[in-house]
Amino acid sequence: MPLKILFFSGKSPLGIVFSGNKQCLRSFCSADSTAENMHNITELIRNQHWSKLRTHFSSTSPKTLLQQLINSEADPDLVLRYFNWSTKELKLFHPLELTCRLLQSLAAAKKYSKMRNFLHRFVQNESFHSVPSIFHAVSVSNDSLCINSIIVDMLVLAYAKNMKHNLGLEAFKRAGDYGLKLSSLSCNQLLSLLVKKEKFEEVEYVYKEMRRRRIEFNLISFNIVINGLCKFGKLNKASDVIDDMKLLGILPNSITYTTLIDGYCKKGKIGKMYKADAVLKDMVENGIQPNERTFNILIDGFCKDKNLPAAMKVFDEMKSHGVTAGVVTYNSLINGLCVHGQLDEAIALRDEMMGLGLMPNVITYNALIKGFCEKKMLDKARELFDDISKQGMVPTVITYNTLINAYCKDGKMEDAFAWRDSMLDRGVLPDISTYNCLIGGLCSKGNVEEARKITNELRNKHLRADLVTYNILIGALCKEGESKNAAKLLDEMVKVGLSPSHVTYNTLMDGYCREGNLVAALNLRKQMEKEKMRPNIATYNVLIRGLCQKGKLQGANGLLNELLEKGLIPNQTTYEIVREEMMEKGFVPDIEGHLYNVSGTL
DNA sequence: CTAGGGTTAG
Repeated sequence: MPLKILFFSGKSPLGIVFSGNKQCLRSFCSADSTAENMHNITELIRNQHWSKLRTHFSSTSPKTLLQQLINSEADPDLVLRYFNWSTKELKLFHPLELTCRLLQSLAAAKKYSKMRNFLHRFVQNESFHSVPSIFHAVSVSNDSLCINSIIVDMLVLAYAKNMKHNLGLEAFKRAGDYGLKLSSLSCNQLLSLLVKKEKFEEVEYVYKEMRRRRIEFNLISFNIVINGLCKFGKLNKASDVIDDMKLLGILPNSITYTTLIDGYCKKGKIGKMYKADAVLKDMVENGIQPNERTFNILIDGFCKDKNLPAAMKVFDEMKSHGVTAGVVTYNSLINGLCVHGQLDEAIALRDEMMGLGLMPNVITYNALIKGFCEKKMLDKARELFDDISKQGMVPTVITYNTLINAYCKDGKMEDAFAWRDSMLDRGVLPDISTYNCLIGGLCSKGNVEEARKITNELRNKHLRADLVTYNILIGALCKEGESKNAAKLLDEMVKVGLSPSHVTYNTLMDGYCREGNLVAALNLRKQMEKEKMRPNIATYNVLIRGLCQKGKLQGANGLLNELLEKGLIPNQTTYEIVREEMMEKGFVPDIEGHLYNVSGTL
């Protein structure tokens, strides 16, 4: 009998070994006893007596135990605790259906933040589950639309927060198929992610679906969509949306206007800064106060538009609005001044900010160093470099790259390599840009051999040649009259998974032209178009010059017409070629006066 | 939900 008892108790659902006859029978026959055993188990879980719990697994598998816990409608917090422990310590993956039932019991108990955390980890660790299988499991394990909506809504949110836009979108679609309602919070997160990933058709789809499904479209939703339209360059449409939302009674806030201003600054065409400025006026008229971000965007926009006076004007306007300038504000201005070579003014601004108790950061110094480097004032650049450490800051890889680039451009390769060594000493790791600077420096000294040697050693430094590296080397080989070898590098880069850019093709094409190999150049153009890359104005410049130098002025003229037909805009180089190569040889370009009108100088 | 500053090829 005892043997039998043990046998049976061993097979009993909870695997609890009972000492006495009576209890044994109860364990079989009575639900009470099962409940009592379940109680014991949950107490073990509650007190996290995991090693004691483990002793039960000899008779009941951990997976079965989960099933039993869920069937017994135990406290969902404890089931969750057991679930987490068993996945972590036992490396278990529980069936989807049980996972769903756990979520459903958490939802019924309104344990929402625990659900969110759970799903967050679920999509991170178990993203191998397909969205359809998850939806299937959710729907078969419970038929409460309300509870399932909560789960699915949080699933969409979890996907969005984990940057899984495809899964998020799929879950969004399925939710519609299953008639489950999503919250605007989750939809907004998804929209935002789609904007970030530049999936504009999908943004539009979600937007339309949200309206169709009557999901509330709030201020934040509008701000996200406006941002998407801006990033996509649809600025007029973005403006229209602002009018639309007003009509719906949703008033734009500072974020809405700031977003549109940024759109104009970065994606606007002609007169973009004028329009950006107009949005600011509009904003103020509508009673919305611009903040530091708003002004920073405008100031940087004007700086990038090479309109420093306008940038300074906005700077003053900012103060008159009672908005204080921050480090970013000063950095934008300092950078703008440096790019335009106004170094004294840049330094004066740095002093001004320090006087206000605003400490410049590494980025401030990087901008200043670059400014002095471009004026070949390397000693002054080095002084600024030393200031960084004196201020208790650490130069970044970009600081070093800026200096290394300057020394390379100045032909001082020993110094450049010394900088590389000193960055290693200070624990700042060189990146591929560092080596691109050095490789470029060696190439312009005609030391292509050494450049290639360094390129081949990149692997040992855990770095990989990138697009720029190849462009440098291809250019260098072409200059040496070794276009054939340059072409080999083109093949090589494709083989290692890099996509050649316009620069790549144009450089090699130029190399062929200089060797008088027009056939190869024109073939390369075909190859380029086969890779669905449209020749740009630089491509045409290279080919036109190549044809001219071969005396094929008629052919060059044909290309000139072609580029105009394609809507490409001739640049300074184009005009120089026409003037020097064609007109000086007494050839009059047959291009219906277009080029004459635009250039004015011909 | 909005931004902001820095490096390499031509």
